[in-house]
Amino acid sequence: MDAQLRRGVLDVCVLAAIKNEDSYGYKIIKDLKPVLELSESTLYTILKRLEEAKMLVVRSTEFEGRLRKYYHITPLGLTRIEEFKNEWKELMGIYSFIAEDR
Amino acid sequence: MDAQLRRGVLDVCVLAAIKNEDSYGYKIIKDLKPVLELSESTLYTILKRLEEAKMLVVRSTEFEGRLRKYYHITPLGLTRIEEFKNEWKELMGIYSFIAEDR
DNA sequence: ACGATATACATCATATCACGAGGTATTGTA
DNA sequence: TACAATACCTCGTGATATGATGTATATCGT
Repeated sequence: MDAQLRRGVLDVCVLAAIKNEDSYGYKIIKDLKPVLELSESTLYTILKRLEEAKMLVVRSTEFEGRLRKYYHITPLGLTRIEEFKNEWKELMGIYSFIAEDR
Repeated sequence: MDAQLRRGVLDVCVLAAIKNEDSYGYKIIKDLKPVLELSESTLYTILKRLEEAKMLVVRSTEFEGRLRKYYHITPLGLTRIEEFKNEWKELMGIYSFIAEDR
């Protein structure tokens, strides 16, 4: 997929991945794989940004000797998802313009 | 609309705006206004990039004493639009993932 | 007659961003 | 005992949209 188009959905995809259940980096990548492939460097960049934007909070735990950071969505994060749904409507209009035969 | 999301459609919108009829900068902005607002600096950056990518060709003319550069879409530009339609299908899958209640 | 607005182009600096390349460390498997 | 998988992280780079700014002419209202 086009790089620019990806960028438009990356953040929200990550939020959606932790929407119903707290999750951690490695798992998020696996869960998203069927929908959208993303590398670790990309994901951790996004997670950091979303944390700074207070759309999620982090909780560090230890699991079988390994560090695991669980990410939990905040109300602000949920709002972002709802916003995206509205933006999608706008996007549909744009798509019509592009795809219509004139 | 979210800045990132915009970026994903800007290029293709401009291509769509000249798809059926050659057009020039100022007119493209006006034509796109109901669908997507963009500034001159943004548009000219995009036009330059699309020209470098050989998705459009330019023809300079003089109209009522003013310079006018008409932009004409190439087969490559038309291909880009078709590509976008395919990417849109992929995007629909992503949207479902984001919007679905789980 | 004159100032404002519209038309029409262009460039530059800045901030944001995704991603590859690289790094650390442990556990499970062949 | 290698190697893959799990799990985290950082840095540099290239691409990008946009505001600010600049140039020049035509048209319109008062």
